[in-house]
Amino acid sequence: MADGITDRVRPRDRILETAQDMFHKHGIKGVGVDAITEAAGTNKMTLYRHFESKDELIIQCLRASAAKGAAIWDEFEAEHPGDKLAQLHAWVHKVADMLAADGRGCDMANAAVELTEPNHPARSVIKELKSAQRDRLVALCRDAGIGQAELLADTLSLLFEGARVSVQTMGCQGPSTQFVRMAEGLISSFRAR
Amino acid sequence: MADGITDRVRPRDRILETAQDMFHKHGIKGVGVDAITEAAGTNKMTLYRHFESKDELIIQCLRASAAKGAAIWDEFEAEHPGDKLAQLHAWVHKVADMLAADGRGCDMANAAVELTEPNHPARSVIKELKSAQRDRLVALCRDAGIGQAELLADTLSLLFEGARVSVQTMGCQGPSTQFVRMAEGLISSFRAR
DNA sequence: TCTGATAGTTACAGACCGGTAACACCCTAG
DNA sequence: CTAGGGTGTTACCGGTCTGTAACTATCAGA
Repeated sequence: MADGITDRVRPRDRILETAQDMFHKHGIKGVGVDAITEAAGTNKMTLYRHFESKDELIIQCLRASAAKGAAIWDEFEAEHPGDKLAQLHAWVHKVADMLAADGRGCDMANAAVELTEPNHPARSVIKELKSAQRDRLVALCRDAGIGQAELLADTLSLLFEGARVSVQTMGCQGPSTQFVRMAEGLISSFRAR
Repeated sequence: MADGITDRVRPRDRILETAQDMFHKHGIKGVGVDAITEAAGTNKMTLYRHFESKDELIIQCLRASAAKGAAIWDEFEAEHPGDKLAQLHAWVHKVADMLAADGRGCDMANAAVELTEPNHPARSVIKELKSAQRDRLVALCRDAGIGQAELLADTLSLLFEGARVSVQTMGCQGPSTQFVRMAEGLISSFRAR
C-alpha cells in the first residue's frame, strides 16, 4: 500500500475511521468486518484485537460520529462569540448545508433503524447521544432568550431529523430544500410570542 | 398448523402479510426468506413461485404498506365529509396515535435507510410512494383553504417523519410526544397569514 | 543482541443467506 | 375417475457472515 496514511496512523484509528465511513455509506448490516479491514489496509485479527466484537466497533463508531457533530458547535461559538441567537441561525444554515451535501442521514438514526433488537447494546448509546444533542439545542434556544425553548428545540430537532430521512426517500431535491424557510419561520414565530 | 388462517387464506397473501409484519418489526436485512415462509406456515419454494426474488417481495410489501396508509385517509373523508380543515386535524391526531402505538417508523423510510445501493429496484418505488403521500397532504392543506399549502404540508411531513425516527432513537416518551402541539401550532400559524 | 508487544497471514469453524432442483402430495374441475 | 395446477418436502448450491487458532514478521527499547 504505502499510501502514507496506512503507515503513519495506528491500525485501530484507521479501522475506526474506515468503519465510520463505510457504515455511513452502506449501512451497518451492509458492511462486513472483512471489507472494513481490507479498506483500512489491515486484517481481521487486528480488528478483533482492538474491538471485542462488531457490536463494540459499531458503538465506538457512533461515539466518534457524535463527537464530530459536537465539534461543529464549537465553530458556532467561535464565529459568533456570546451571540446565542446568531449561533442558532448558524446552526440552521449548517444543517441545510449538510442536507444538500450528504445523501445519507444521521448515523445514530440509521443505526436505530437497522438494529431492531430491543436490547442491542448500541440502543442505549444511541439514546444517550441523541439526548445530549437535544439538550444542547434546548440550551442554545434558551440562552438565545426564546420562551418555550424546549418546544422550539424539539420542533427543530424533529424537522431536522425528518429532513435527513426525506433526503434518503425523496432525494435532495425534495421537501428538505425548504428546511431553512421552515426553521427561520419557526424561530421568528417563537420569538414573537 | 390448522390455525384457520393458514387454511383459508392463499399462501401468496399469507406470505405478503407475514413479510410486511416481519420487515416492519425486524428490518429487511434482519429477516431471511426462510423465517418468513416458516412464520407464514408455508415454504421457500412457494414463496419463489409467487415472487421472483426477495427484492420483488420487498417492493410488494412496500406497496401494500402504502396502500394501508392510504386507506386511513378515506376514514377522514368519511368522518368529516367535505370539511377539509377537520380532516387535517384528524390527520394530526391519527399521526400522534401512531407515534404512541408503534415503536417502529415508516416502512418506506426504514427501507430507504437499509437499502443503500443507489440503483436498488425498491428505491424508485419508495420515491414514488412517498411523493404520492406528500401530494395528498398538499392537496388537503390547499383544499382546507390554507395559503402556502405546499410549505405547510412539507413542514408537517418532515415533522412527522422526524417524529417517527425520534421514536426509534429516543423512545416514545421523547420529543415526539409534543407532535400534536407542534402541528396544531403550525396550522394555526399558517391560517393566520 | 535479545525480548516483548504489535501487526500480518492463512486457514478454518459454524451459521446463515438467497435461490434452485426434483419429487411427492392433495384437491378440485372436467 | 382422471388430469393437472397449486402446494409441500427435502436436499442442495455457492456465497457471505462473525469470530478464532496458529503461526510468522516487524520493530522499538533495554
